[in-house]
Amino acid sequence: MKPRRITHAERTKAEILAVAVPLAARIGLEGLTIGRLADEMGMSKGGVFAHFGSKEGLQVATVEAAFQAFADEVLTPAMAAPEGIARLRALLSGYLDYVEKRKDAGGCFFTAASLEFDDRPGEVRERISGLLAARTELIVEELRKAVARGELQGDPEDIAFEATAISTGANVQFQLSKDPSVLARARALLEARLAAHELKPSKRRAR
Amino acid sequence: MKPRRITHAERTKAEILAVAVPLAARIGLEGLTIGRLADEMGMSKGGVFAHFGSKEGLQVATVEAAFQAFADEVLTPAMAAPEGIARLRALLSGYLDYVEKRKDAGGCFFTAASLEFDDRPGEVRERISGLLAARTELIVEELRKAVARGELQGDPEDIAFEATAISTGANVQFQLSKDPSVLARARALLEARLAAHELKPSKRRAR
DNA sequence: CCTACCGATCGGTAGG
DNA sequence: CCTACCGATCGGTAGG
Repeated sequence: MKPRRITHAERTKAEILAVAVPLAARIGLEGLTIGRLADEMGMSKGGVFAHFGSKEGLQVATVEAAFQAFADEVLTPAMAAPEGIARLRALLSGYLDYVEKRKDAGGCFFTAASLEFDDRPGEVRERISGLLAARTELIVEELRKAVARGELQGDPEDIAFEATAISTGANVQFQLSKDPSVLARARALLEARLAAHELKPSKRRAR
Repeated sequence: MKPRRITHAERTKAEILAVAVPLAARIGLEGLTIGRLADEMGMSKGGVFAHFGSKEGLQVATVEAAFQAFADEVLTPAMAAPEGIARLRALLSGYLDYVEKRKDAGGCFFTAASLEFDDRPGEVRERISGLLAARTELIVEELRKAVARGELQGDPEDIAFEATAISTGANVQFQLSKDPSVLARARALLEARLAAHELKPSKRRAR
């Protein structure tokens, strides 16, 4: 990868996507029309269109930009925490922080996109599915490490399902109700469930 | 309420809604256009439109018809179970059965509708919100009874959040992956969590 | 319940 | 990146 000059076109494209991501989270990837995006950018429809080649191209690029934002805001900082249970806590609480921050911006981009495209085969669905799987795999991997380190006991995939389902369910309820007690309950519950799976240091065995 | 003759118009409206509910679950309440509905019914646009007066009217009627179906399929049968923990189990497993049955039909209508309308104020959002709250209240009420009867311990609202979040999270993951192991994990987890909150008969106190 | 229509907007194309 | 345009479809109206 040679560092390359960022062209003017690339910068414009990035600016369009910075508008498209929160817009799509609010009104959906299908509701995200080229005309509306052009209006909000003060550009012509043709100008916006040219960067993506098709509506589907715009949608795929928006999904990827949304994941980049999620990775920068949640995944990368969490990976800086010590591996095992500490990193796990960072991944889970980071997600809820991400949801809370987007209270009036559609909440979790991927939950909304997932439900919108779960019955529409195509490139957009594949990307959403792949990126969500990558995030789940990160959690499962960290659970495996925590089990291997003797910090936790239980089946990593079961615990990952529990944690992600609670997180996603909290996002859905919070988006509709805007009630902060939903997130408070989710945080307390995730913490309690992690504690329940945790092995007391006295019981840990060396490996 | 006098029993009244069902008019021809009412029957047609019910037939339209029987098509509209699964269609909206798949493609969304916004994607549910009058023209497409007319095509699938073999009717004219004007003919369909006349029954609802506006797009919003169609959406509200569709939400209500979807809830009626959910009540008939899940809530009413569950209310036939003995009150307390048995009824609770029926409510929760009934929801997952409802989700499983709609694998290729958009899954839970209300999860999809909730995420689509959570940022769009109006009548549609209000109905979705009200009906989901009614369902949650049914679960909380049953938890209160179970606690009062000495079957369970814990905070009814906390346990209701846990159960509904797991259920909703399972629906979201199942719709995208179509992987039956998601529902199997959800059933096992809900059962385990209920068992964890359960009081052994030997420990139950009379009230 | 139909036909016939309205203005607006959709995704996309052509040519520059 | 723009203007100018295409056919299709949108929600909705009028008149019957």
